[in-house]
Amino acid sequence: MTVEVRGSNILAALENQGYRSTLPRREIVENLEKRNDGFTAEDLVRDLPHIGRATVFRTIKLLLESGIICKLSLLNGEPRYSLAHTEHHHHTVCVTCGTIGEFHAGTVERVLRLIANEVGGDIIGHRIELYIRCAKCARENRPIPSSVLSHVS
Amino acid sequence: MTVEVRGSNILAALENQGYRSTLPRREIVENLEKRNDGFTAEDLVRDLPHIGRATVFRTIKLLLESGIICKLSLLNGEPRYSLAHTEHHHHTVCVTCGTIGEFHAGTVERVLRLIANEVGGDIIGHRIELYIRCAKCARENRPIPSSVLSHVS
DNA sequence: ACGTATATTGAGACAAGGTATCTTTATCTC
DNA sequence: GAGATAAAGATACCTTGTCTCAATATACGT
Repeated sequence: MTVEVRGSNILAALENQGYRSTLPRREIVENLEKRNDGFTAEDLVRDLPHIGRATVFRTIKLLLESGIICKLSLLNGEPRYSLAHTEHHHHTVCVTCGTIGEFHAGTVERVLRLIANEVGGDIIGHRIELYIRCAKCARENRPIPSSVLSHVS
Repeated sequence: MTVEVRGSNILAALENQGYRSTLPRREIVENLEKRNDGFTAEDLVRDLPHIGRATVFRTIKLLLESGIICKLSLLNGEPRYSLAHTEHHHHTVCVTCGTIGEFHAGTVERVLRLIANEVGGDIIGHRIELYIRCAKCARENRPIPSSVLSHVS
């Protein structure tokens, strides 16, 4: 047994689930660990041109199902992936710079539970995305792209 | 400026916004008024084969921007459209039968406002989807498709 | 360390959902 | 009814993925 020096618990997590530790997976994990913003699948494809497109998507799917990354959508519906830092959470997305944050609010979950009760159904899951202009963008007075505004509910 | 979305006023609403009342638009509006479940763009394309695909998508976009319909996504990310019955609302989606409901909860909005405050940003918008198994499906003991469960956060 | 079963990869075709372009047609306004 | 122009239709194209299938790499037993 070789000792994995790069302390990536992500790979360990995958291995624990019975997946093989392959070079492409290691590279993809290493790559996305360096990001703290949201990223697209194409970002990875571009960054790792020697890895097949299908493999990138397969690995993303694996990481999604293991809860290691999460998928969210911008206001216009474009997909983004982001490393999961906490167990259960939702996302803030800055519509100006694209920075993604996490939050958790018990109150919200409680209210959703009430609503499910009212309509008489069982909760299977939920999705919450909070689109903001982050403090940094506000400070720098960066304008909100007009393309964004047509998507505001 | 609020948009009246009830019944045949949809076309009037579009006209008030300066859009022409064309045959394809009338047919599309008429078609989606008959639906009370979520629908896909392909549903419309299939139902109205004499109307061009691009026109269907263009009209959907128009109706979205006018707030007459809304777009939401199933747990697996598949898009669905649905007639908007109330001003501002969110959706319950039955993962078993696909029925879409609307709800509004001031509490949730309040909490989101608090969260935006905490991270120091301005709210631009938000998206909430509540995935349920509806009362009817529960009563009929309809099973939750296994494909759904892999998408539960 | 070696061979083997099999999980995984890469390449490329395919699919869904949607947009862009460009020419023709329909609407609105006068 | 005529003319300006918004909208439609056809079709090519784009993005985000998925599927297939042969070739390869990995893990495992010995």
